[in-house]
Amino acid sequence: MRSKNAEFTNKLRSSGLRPTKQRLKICELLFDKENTFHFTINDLVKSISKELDEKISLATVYNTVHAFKNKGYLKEISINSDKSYFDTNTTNHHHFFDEDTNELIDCNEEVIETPKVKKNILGKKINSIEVLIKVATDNQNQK
Amino acid sequence: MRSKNAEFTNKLRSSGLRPTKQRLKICELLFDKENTFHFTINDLVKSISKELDEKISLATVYNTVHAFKNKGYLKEISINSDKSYFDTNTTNHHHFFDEDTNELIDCNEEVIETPKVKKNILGKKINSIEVLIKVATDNQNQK
DNA sequence: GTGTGTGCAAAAGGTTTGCAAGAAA
DNA sequence: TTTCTTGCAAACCTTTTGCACACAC
Repeated sequence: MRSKNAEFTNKLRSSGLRPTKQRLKICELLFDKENTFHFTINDLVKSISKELDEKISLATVYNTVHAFKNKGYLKEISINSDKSYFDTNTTNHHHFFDEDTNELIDCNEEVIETPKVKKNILGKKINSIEVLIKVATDNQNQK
Repeated sequence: MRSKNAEFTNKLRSSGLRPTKQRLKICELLFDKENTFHFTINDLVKSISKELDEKISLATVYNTVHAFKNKGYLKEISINSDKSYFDTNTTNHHHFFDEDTNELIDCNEEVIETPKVKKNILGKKINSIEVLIKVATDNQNQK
């Protein structure tokens, strides 16, 4: 096994999560990639059953993803959808959502700047500012 | 019945929707109000059973809300939530989402400006730009 | 040994669907 | 009469829950 494993073990331990076999496997699938990406629980379950010998129960997958989200290792993306989308890119950025394909596309600060909030709600702190740009085929130009 | 009814009838007819009793009732509940507001399907069902003598079936409520959304009479708000939120305010504006109470609060252009998109996805047109600001109690200041 | 984490199946909750009956055009 | 709409119940899908067993420390 590669040294990444020790890294993940530390990461988990340092945030108070026990480095179980299941959590380490999910770390590999999520964080040992060239690029960040978006996924749903269902996507993750499929890639688990494709890439691993033993399965991980659905409840554990949900548990783990929520734990990772709470620790800040994943971001949940606000889309109005029947299912939840997660993002392994936890830096400040926004999204295009292609309504034709249901595809989420990253949108960096050069394309859209995080807007400035001029007034906040009294006594509350801002946890996140998310911009979602919904796009679809331009029928005007199509024919 | 008030003259609003004729107005709603025209509105529906002009967009190719038959002005049925159910749709007119839902129009009244949604569009015959002093202020715009946010609601879930469940909220709407509750206000139907509270304010009307006869009930409207759940399937019809879903049908109608989706039809109204498709015709642009309602906006669906992108929140990652177990349920869908709709907005009778179809003008350009954004939202605060209070994570303590699950409450949605309108946020006008004076508080947050719609960000400018510098590059778009090729061949697609922008349907909407939504900003969602998630807030919660500021524990720092609490004690 | 203690306290967490996992797995399983059942349950929950929101939304969609199929189809027969009813209403609008 | 033709087409659209409604109502009902069942089905669907994602997510949550309860509890016994297993694992990490």
